[in-house]
Amino acid sequence: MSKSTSRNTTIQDIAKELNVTAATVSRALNNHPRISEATRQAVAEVADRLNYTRNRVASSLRSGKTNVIGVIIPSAKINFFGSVVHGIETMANEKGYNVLIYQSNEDTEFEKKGIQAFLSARVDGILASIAKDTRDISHYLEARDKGVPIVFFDRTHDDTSIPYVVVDDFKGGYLATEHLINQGYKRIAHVSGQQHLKIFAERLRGYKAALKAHKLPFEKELVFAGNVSIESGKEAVKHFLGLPEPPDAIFAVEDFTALGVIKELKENKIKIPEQFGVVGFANEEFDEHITPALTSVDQQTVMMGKEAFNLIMDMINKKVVRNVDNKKVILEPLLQPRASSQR
Amino acid sequence: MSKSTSRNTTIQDIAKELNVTAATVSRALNNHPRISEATRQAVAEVADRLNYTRNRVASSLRSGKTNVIGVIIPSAKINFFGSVVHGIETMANEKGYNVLIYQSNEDTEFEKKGIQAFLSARVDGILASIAKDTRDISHYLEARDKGVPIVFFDRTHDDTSIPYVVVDDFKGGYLATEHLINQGYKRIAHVSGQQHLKIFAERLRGYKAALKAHKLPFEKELVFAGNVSIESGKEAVKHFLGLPEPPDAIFAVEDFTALGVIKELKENKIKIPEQFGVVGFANEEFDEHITPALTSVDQQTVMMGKEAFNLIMDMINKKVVRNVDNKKVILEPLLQPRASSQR
DNA sequence: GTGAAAGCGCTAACAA
DNA sequence: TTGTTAGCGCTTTCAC
Repeated sequence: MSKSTSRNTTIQDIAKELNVTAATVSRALNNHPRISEATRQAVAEVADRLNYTRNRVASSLRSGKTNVIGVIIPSAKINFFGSVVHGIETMANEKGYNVLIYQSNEDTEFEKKGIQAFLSARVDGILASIAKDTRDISHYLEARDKGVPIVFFDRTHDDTSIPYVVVDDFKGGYLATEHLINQGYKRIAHVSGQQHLKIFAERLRGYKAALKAHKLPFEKELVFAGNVSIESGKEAVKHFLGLPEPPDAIFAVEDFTALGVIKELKENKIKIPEQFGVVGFANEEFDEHITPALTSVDQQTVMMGKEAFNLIMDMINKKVVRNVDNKKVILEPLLQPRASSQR
Repeated sequence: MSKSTSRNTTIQDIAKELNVTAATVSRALNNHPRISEATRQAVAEVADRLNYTRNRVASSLRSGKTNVIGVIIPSAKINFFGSVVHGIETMANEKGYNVLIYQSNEDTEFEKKGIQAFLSARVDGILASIAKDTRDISHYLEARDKGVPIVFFDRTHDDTSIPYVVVDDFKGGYLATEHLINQGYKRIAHVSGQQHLKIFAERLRGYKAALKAHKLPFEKELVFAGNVSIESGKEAVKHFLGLPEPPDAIFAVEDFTALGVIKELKENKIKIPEQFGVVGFANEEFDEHITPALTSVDQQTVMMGKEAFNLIMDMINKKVVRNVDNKKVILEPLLQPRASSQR
């Protein structure tokens, strides 16, 4: 491979060509209000001819602004986060920001390293979805205390001083359950997720509320404590079918659990949706490809990314880092009715 | 939200505390070979106490190296690319690099903007998967001529001056077809993708080669020209079943096409894998969740990201931008046998 | 509307 | 082993 050559053109080079100073060139390039149209055009012409590319490193150093946003996600391999990043990056492009990515691998230590890397890079703001087992968020708070605004998305924290964007899990659970009720199912069960995670607890709460609103009794034995896996969906069905009065529908806390539910019901030759209704949560890609297609609750991932970006932009522009006016965005979950629950 | 405060600690601050110069502090922090262990430790201690974070913007400006890699992908929402980014980012973390993301949205104009943004940011290298309809890659070549090394992955280009990482599509097609032959299927058909895209043409070539190697005749009517969609899989089956001598197995150019094939076969009450074998390509997440689970060819996406990163690191370290020694990485495709083809 | 001068924070060449 | 000096390329007062 051959050596690289050439030195980049600077505003000095342009200045010399036009017999003006670098300051003037800088102003012209940045559309400073008090610059003559003539010089602006002359500068643009020469810049173009010399193939000038602004050195953002230098301008960042001088101005104290990098126009870079750092994003911490558990993993880029997870669909959900790829989708959110898509939303973030789309907005960033529009606003002239660059996006740095860092993966925590669900590990608090990596999270710390990521924040450190972002602080070194002097990012203008940080968007983060915290690792599953991160309880102590002091590393985030330290970054904030150094003046870097932070916004959480999806995986948030009780600390209210940090703005966040989430989907309304309570409402999602409510909608899913109500949908089953409206479809005429009479005994609706729930396969839950780990209750120490707020999102799962909220979905259960939504389930209960929907039952109550429709004057259906809440029965403890119709809630199976799962762990967000295909396996727990299967086990739940085994458990439910053993009950003296089994349910005729299940709202599963997320789609993989729902998948397990469907697999086990089919194993038992139970017809979906005729004899049994199933609803999941997350609107995973496979939902529409399995048989029967799975009704689910969409979490508006792309919108989540866009809203998170808007929040951080707001903080950057207002030069604030603490969420004193208690900003947050709660997105509406969207029910996606498919074959598994419609009869 | 409250105002931010404080100014960041600099090496000057540390220098003052210790009555040394900034240069010494810099050397100590960078583990310069000729620095005394005593000062190194003293510096480390004070840096820690003053909560120092190195300003990479400043060091980048001075050293001409940013330790940032730019990555251009069509969309972060697409699984495949999320997975590759995972590989890239994992390696980058390890090597102390940061990763900038830019989405082209399959649009050459966005691609140009992304490259421009990366040039401005003075990234040390660019990894890119080119947009589908990008034929002219002069924008990439210009960046390279400005001294920025470039590596393509997956979506490559005939221009041999740019190193690339791809999976061996020919071999993938060969393996998929051979697998069906080994499972005892006698008449194996193929649903192809757009032949102007090299990856799809290669898979067809692999299909033909496997037939030949096993002394099976290649029959034109057993290749259906699809367009990479569920629909084209369905249409292909309709076509094939209308033949005087229909096939008993299909190698589909990718998984969504295979999904359509399966759907249509089930529609026709044809038993998979007993009466009919199906193999796809890409190893999509849904493969193992549909019924029957779909045999597919894995493209080693994470490895692709890692290898791409290694290639660019190599170029950066050797300070070369042209691929004169014709570097490339061809990854081995991995057959993932599942229910749809095993009898 | 433009120029002059200073400096963001760091590193690297040259001295000592 | 450490200090001195200079400067990366840009923006931003303060002049005029």
